Amino acid sequence: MGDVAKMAGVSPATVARVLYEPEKVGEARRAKVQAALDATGYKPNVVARGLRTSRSWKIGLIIVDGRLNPYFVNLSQAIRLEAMAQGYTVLTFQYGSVNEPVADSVAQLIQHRVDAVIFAYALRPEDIAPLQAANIPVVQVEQEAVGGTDVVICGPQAGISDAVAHLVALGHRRIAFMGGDPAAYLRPRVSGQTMEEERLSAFRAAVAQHGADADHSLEVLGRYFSTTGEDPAKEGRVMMQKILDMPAPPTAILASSDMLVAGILQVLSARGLRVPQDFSVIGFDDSIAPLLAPAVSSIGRPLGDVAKAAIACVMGAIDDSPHRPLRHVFPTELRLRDSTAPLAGAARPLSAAKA
Amino acid sequence: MGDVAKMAGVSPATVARVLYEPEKVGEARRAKVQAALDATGYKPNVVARGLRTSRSWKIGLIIVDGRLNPYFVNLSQAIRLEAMAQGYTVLTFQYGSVNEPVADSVAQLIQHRVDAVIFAYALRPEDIAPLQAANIPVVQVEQEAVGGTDVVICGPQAGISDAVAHLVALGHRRIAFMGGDPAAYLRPRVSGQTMEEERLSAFRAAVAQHGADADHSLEVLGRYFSTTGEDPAKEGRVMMQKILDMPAPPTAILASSDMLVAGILQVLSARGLRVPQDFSVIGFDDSIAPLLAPAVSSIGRPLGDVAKAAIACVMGAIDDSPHRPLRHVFPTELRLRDSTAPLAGAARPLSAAKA
DNA sequence: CTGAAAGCGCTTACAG
DNA sequence: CTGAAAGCGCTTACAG
Repeated sequence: MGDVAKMAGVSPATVARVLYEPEKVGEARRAKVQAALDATGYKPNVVARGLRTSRSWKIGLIIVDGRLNPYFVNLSQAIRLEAMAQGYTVLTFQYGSVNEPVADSVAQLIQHRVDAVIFAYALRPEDIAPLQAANIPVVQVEQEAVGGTDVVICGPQAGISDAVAHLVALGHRRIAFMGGDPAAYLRPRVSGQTMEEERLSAFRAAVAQHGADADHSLEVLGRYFSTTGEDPAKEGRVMMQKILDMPAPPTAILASSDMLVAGILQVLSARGLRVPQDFSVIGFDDSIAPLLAPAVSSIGRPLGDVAKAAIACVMGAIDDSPHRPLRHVFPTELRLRDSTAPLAGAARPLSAAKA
Repeated sequence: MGDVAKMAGVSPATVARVLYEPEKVGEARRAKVQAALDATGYKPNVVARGLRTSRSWKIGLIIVDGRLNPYFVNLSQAIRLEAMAQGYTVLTFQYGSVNEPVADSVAQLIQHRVDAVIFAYALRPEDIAPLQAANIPVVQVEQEAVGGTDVVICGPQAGISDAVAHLVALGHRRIAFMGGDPAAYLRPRVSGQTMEEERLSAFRAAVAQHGADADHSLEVLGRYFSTTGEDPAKEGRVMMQKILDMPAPPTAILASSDMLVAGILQVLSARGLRVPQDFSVIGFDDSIAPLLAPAVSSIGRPLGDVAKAAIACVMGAIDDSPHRPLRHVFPTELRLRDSTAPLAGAARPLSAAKA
């Protein structure tokens, strides 16, 4: 910056003004400075700038490790993209799915003086205490684990209802649900229902509404994905074995994550059951669904909107100090592919669905 | 820091010394300062520290978007983990697979005064010119697109040879190869062969060595994965259609990425061919292989070693200014799962393999 | 062993 | 409209 100032024959202050409030600089000097700027290709040191203005233009992101569930890669990219569009750089820290101590990451983010932290992770109240002490705003995405912060989540109801309706229209009545086990995810109850309760009750409501069999034995609960990464399809495989070994097995399934679907398809294929001819499958997250054979229908989220809302929360929280928590809830939607078909042997399934 | 100094009744300089060279501080004061440190929970502002020492402890990573190919998530995580273990924070920028202008990212990394930049991306010489001008070391991982920088790559030979040997031992003779098309990846020739040439010639050498059919019509070349993200299994599907429509189709295939395998399995399943009974498949990257049905054998890389080497290069380049380019080449390895089986109809395949 | 001082690169009231 | 000066939070020769 000194070089630029010298080259243009002005003070560093004037260079800074040309950079950030050019209208306050006289025409002649402005042109000179601009020329020097172009000639040197000078770019301000954002670190020094951040030190001076106490705005780092960095935000922290604490999120589930994308190797465990590629959905979180999609989410993280969406957030990163929107953050960059708004001029922010993102510092990402990744963790297994639950109960890991994120204190180290939080400490690092504070040391880096990030302007805000986004959690897409099952955090605990004590995890964000240091952030609150340092007056750094927190936004929760995807999960709502503590109260008092901005929240951006997606309601599973629309997607689940459409999925069940779709299966019923194809003639299916015995529809299994593979969901999250509240006992595996000890979530504090922040607002009404936990994510696991919300999805299960959305499923039950859809079953009732669309006329599928209301048989709770078809609900199998566990983890959404492996937390170790070795044998990542295992959770779904184990649960699917159990389901197919039932006395009266279902003809279709709605799983709470695409990772579970990976295991489901492995079991079906190993038992010689074809998808969708012999069994219909719908996933959740719309992550690896298009990569499976056949490509799997899945319930997706509007991640672009989610990311936009999250960054908007971040910027709002940075700007106005007295800030009451915002809450955005986006709908999920069913994205159809090739993993569902009319119930084998069902005569005229569409009319049956109306019966 | 001022607070801590005041609380301990010393100068800020002494606090800094307790933090970074405690042996130079007298016992009594050191204890006092330590007490104040603990009491306040003070953490130094790494931004200010970086400004003063001109060491940001940040490194940039420019890598292929993990949504396009989850392999790059694995690679990026491995690098991030090792970087963090060495005290570095990672700034990641992600791109489609080729020919995108990374200049923006490079400019941002320079503005953030990163200590080094790792490329896992097909960069072009002009992309790193600004970095070299700013005296920021560059390390290339996975790809070697320009000369003169440290390089950490994996040789495909071991994995490919083992894969072909494995298939031949199962009785397969007509083994297809789905590889990268040199025309799709216009790589400058930096050292000997491009990645595409290297893999293809490794395949041919293995075919010759282990006694499979040397039929070049079984080699189909294209892209490793979709660069748009929509219909991510399409590349493999299209190529696999072509392969199965050959007059004398193969009985097994080695694909150059797991993403291609996703499409391969979709085609096989759509045509009613079972894996591995009717067709054997081996992938490359060991990324989504364990998620497919059946779990697919794949050629993997020692990503932990790769990451360690990359960060070692980074640290070496930061420390000694006169630095001659290092070059690390790690071997690939075949990781067996459930996607290969003896050739159907082949009597005693193992002895046949020896014939 | 310790503190006062200078300075990393920038921004911004303040005075003119 | 412009420059000199102070200061963001830290580190480190320098002098004692």
